[in-house]
Amino acid sequence: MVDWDLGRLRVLHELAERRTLGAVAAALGYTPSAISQQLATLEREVGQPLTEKAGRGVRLTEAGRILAERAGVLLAGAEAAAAELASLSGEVRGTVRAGGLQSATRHLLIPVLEQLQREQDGLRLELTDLELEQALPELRLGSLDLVISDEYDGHPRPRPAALRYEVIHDEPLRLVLPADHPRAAGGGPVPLELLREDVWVAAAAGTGHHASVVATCRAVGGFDPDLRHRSNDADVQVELVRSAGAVALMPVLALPAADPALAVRDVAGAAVRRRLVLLTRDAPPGPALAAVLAALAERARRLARA
Amino acid sequence: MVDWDLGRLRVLHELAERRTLGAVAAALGYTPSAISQQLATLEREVGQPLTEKAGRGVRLTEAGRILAERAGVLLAGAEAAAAELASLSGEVRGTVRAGGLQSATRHLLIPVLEQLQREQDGLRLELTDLELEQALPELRLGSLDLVISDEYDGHPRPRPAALRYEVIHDEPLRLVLPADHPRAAGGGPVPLELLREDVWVAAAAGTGHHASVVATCRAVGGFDPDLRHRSNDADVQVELVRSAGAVALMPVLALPAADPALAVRDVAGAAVRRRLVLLTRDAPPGPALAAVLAALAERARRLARA
DNA sequence: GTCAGGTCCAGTGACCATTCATAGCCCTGA
DNA sequence: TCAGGGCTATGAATGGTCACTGGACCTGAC
Repeated sequence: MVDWDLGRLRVLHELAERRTLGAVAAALGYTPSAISQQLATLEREVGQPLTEKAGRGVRLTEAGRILAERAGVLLAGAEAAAAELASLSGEVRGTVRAGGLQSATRHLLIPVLEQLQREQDGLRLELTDLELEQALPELRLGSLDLVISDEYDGHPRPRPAALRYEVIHDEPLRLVLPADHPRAAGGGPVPLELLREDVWVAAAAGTGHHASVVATCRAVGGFDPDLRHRSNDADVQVELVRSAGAVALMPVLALPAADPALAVRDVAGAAVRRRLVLLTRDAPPGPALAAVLAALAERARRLARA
Repeated sequence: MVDWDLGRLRVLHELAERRTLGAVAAALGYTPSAISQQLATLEREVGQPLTEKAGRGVRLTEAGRILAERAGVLLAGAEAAAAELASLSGEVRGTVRAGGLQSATRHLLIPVLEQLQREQDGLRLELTDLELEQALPELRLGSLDLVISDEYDGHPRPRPAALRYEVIHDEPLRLVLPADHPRAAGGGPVPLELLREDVWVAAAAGTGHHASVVATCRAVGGFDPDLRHRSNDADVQVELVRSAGAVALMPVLALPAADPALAVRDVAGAAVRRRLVLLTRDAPPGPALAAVLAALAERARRLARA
């Protein structure tokens, strides 16, 4: 008959994921001191230590890990109950927090945001730019409700458990060249091997884009690209093409607006593709999230037709 | 991300079972005012009404019923987590609340209480005499941890869902007569039909005991007993036999200590039996409850041997 | 009318987060 | 090797908030 405080359980649950009190405090909007005291009260209630010192931080004890896991189940149950009640009322209202990479945000989330602001008054959509590595824990912990990520041919993302995973868009990568590049003439597909001497730009090492560019040049063009510049920002990549004479392979959604200084061409031969992937918690969505997901799906269909 | 207050959810859950705010207040140890306010806050959090007026009381709305059910799941989860943590520590400590009918309390619960008080220091066992009808909701809602009930041949108790149900003792009913009763002579089994003219005493109409006595007299003795006195208290029944010359059919555990004014005889022919039934919530017990159940089982085995 | 059940309101006490200060641990640089 | 600064967690004091109590009040049933 212990009516545990779900807030305190959430603290423990977040601590299991975020490792330090400070991170938990930041995530929940408290000071570290408050977190420390909440944990202390929880330990008093439980009657056994949940954390132990580990260097300058803390580590969960066995009991702590078990309770944190249980807490996750309880919190998910509470969320499910909230969703059920919300869909009972049917009203589309509340806040939905979305995270995603740049091009997805621009072409999917922002149009959806605009549309919903017009159509649904009680709905509030919050956007955050995040790397997938940061976004996944937030999604699992509930501080994000949906995440859009990407996935390149040959470099599948790990599929984390307890998350729903749906491909919502699939598009080719195209070549971006300076308009005065010798291979830009004509306008037809460009054989990749003709770009073996060029300077390339791609995303940072370790990303799907980077790996995909290298793999494509090797497989289709038969060479290792001189991948001299690395930026995860599409605008920076474009600027390097425009001003530094580099070449790039970019997904359609990341392409710049028509620009006389740039030429965009298909790759001759095998097309490389990337997919946009929608991640949500694997639980029935409330009406607010459902509305966002529906709008998102609609938007993705229109992108595919375009 | 609504961290609902489990206390408030418990209020709702209890209300679903107990129907009136006053009853909930009494059960949880608050004033009705507090309950009313907790519900009001909960409704504000949920954003839709959970109760509606019905006469001078309240009734749960659809949303209220749904949330109450969800609350039940959450509360059970919290209890399971507590049990898991407790068994992790392995310490047998805490409070176990038991309810049961008189004879079971006297011969099973009280000896167990004595034993555990000697053997287990941190354990506290609380006993309550309750009719089964009152005890079952308490058990389901968690204000009791175990209940011992009885069951007579031919009158099975309804088996409520979500409760574990185990027969822990099985015993015959025996005849109790005044020592100077003509049929008490000898000491062997007494044919029931010889008692057709006697005045009988049994438990109140509607109980298993009452029905069982009537059914036995009809089936074995071929008569409708003159069931003049009704008391659920075994001592009162015995006193009526001793002082008013009535006769009774009593389960062994309810029999009085040896008394020269009384004769105890077997019934000739088919033996009528009653069973003691142990009811617990259908969830893994913590170490404290486990210890009580073990002691109870041991005690029941010793009763059976005796 | 009277009673039972529920709600509203003001007052009070407990609890909880913040701030500020302290203590331990790790890394760095002399 | 040691001193120091940064990082992390904890403790004490304070102030605000929240929730329960007690009482007045309302409504519906008998």
